[in-house]
Amino acid sequence: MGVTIRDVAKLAGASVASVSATLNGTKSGSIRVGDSTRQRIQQAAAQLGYVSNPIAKSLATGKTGVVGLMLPYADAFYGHDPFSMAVMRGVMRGAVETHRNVMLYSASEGMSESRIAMMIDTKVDGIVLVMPNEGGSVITKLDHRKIPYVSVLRTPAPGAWVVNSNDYEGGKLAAAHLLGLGHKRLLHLKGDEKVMTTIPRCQGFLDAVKEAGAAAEVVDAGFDWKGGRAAGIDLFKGARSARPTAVFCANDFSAQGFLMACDELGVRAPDDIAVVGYDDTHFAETMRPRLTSVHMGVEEMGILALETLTHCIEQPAAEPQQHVLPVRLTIRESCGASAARLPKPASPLVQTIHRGNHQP
Amino acid sequence: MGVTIRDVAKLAGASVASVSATLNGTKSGSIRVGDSTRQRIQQAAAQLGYVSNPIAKSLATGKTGVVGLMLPYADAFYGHDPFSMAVMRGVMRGAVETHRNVMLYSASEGMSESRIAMMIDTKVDGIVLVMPNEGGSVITKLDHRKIPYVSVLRTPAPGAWVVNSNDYEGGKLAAAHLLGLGHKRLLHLKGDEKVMTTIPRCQGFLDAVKEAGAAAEVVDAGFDWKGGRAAGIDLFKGARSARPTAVFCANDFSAQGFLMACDELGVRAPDDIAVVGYDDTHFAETMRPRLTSVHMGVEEMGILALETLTHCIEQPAAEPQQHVLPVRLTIRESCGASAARLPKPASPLVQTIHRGNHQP
DNA sequence: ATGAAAGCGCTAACAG
DNA sequence: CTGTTAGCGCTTTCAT
Repeated sequence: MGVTIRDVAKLAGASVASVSATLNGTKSGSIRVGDSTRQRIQQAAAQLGYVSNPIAKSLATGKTGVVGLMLPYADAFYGHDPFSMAVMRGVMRGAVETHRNVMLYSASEGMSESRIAMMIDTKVDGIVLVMPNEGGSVITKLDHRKIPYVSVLRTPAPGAWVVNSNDYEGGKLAAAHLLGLGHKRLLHLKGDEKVMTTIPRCQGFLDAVKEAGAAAEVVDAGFDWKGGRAAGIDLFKGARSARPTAVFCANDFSAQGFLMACDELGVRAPDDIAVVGYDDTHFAETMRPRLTSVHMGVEEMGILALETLTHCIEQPAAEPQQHVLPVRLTIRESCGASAARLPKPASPLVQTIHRGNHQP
Repeated sequence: MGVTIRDVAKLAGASVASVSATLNGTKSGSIRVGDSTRQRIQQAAAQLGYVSNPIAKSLATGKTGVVGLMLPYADAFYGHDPFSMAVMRGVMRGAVETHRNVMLYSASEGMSESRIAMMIDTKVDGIVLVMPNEGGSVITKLDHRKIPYVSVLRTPAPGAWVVNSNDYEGGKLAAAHLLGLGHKRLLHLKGDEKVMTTIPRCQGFLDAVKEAGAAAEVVDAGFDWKGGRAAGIDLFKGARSARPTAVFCANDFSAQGFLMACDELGVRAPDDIAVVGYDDTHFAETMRPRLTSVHMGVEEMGILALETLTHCIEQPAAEPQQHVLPVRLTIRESCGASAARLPKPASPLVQTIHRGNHQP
């Protein structure tokens, strides 16, 4: 079907080795090609429309030039997890720059051993793993198969390559901001404990609040807007003596849900309650009020994960790198911090818009 | 490094052919393996921890079992395009079910020929192409290389396999809904014309409005919330005699931006203006008011694209399939259609929340 | 039913 | 500098 290296060699009157060397640059080979032969080879290749077969190359070299990206199935491919997507963007950006391709894997909790084996196989040089809440069996398999991998957002284990975000600091940052604004009673809408980031974030928050001598409350609300909304409704509907005046949400979705509840119940943020989210997703900017959120540079984590993986592939024996990226706070309107107050239109510019006749 | 089929054969006292047949099920081969040998082989394989090398298999068979998914770089990996992501989810779901892996490609407008060639090569059995606004050179390459592919959301060309959504009908549907609600002056926030869905959507909208004898206005606002917001501000800030009472937005982002503008300017939706979005993304539900949006089942398109690709791979000579999926309208609150009115809390349940002391 | 052997297309020594 | 050759690990006739 296809035209092979041999066809080119024949047409050019050269050897396959020379063709291989010219067309698919082998740097360190002992083969060097003269100008004239190179010319003939390139011409022959062009004439024949030769394209190298990467599979054959992989078989011969043992390298594929593709990296795997394993994402949690439920979140990334069934839900709308912005975190996984952001990591993916980072990995893709890195891959494009380094001329590699990426193979998308999806892992689910109940995946059979054979399914895992099927995916994991030798088709990739290494894998970026995004499994904040599961993946134990995948990791076992990877270790066993000696496939290089780096985990994103996973508790570091001895000998493992990881890139993490400083979750503890993130929780602390959120609390500090709120405390600095004068709040004395804080609430944390905590995420799912199965996700490894949940506990350090909560702990950082709690520690900061405690240090400041303020009061903290924690409720489990998960990671989606429904949980945040439910928590908000719970909070405001009952009669309470001392209600929190500020809330730190597990992520931006949760914050959005909480904000929805506020809106529905006539509670105004930031005037009545301050809220900070986590992840600083792009839609934090479109919320009303615009959401203050802990930023951890997820795409950068993806890029770094790919770089780290490269090291891990090239020097498997090297000391495993364990990165933990700093977090910062993106201040917008939802806490009422003055730096974030935007110039708002002085008053509605339009009083009434007449609407057409409506049918039932 | 790895244990090969030969090692297993030796240990089991069988031939490599038998091992190949037992371990990697070749249906139609002329090889059949007896029970006793099969037993020995399986035991030997288990004992040695044999894992098949898919690269070698691919070399021998010419098939890889992986499909490519090409997404527009700028939108999918640099921006936050929910459309690409939804297609990806669909493709992944299909791939998981059919036990295939997917290779992620990204295409950009200015990509060099050699970069394209590099990606496109024989590493995949076929490709799902998502390039609503570019990709001409990629397609040329694909055709030339005779790599099977199906395009999502692309104008059908003779001989091409495509899965599309009925954009014309989508525009019509939006208009019909608005007209049915009694609106007489409609506005369309049109997307970028480079995207192939833009024109049919606009045309369907215009045709429906014309048929109804109503008035339509069209402004270019692109696909992001900033464009929608700008258009909204433009619309409401000037003094105008006859302002549209309903607006059909190019997508949900645009609608969100428009809604933001309304909110900022004191224009209330749906009371003062009705708005419908396009794509029915998951966050349509979290907007205030909840957004009525044209739904085109993007994930289903992804799934269908993969199925179609399978056919295209297996029967390259067959008549190319050209699917166009129906659209429907998801009615929520943003147009004030009565069916969508949700029970709202009768009145704010909380009057005032006291906030802590704030520092400057 | 099973074994032997010929590739799949490319790389990488190893000789010249 | 360049040609020859032996694999990479698996599939697949073709005999037996």
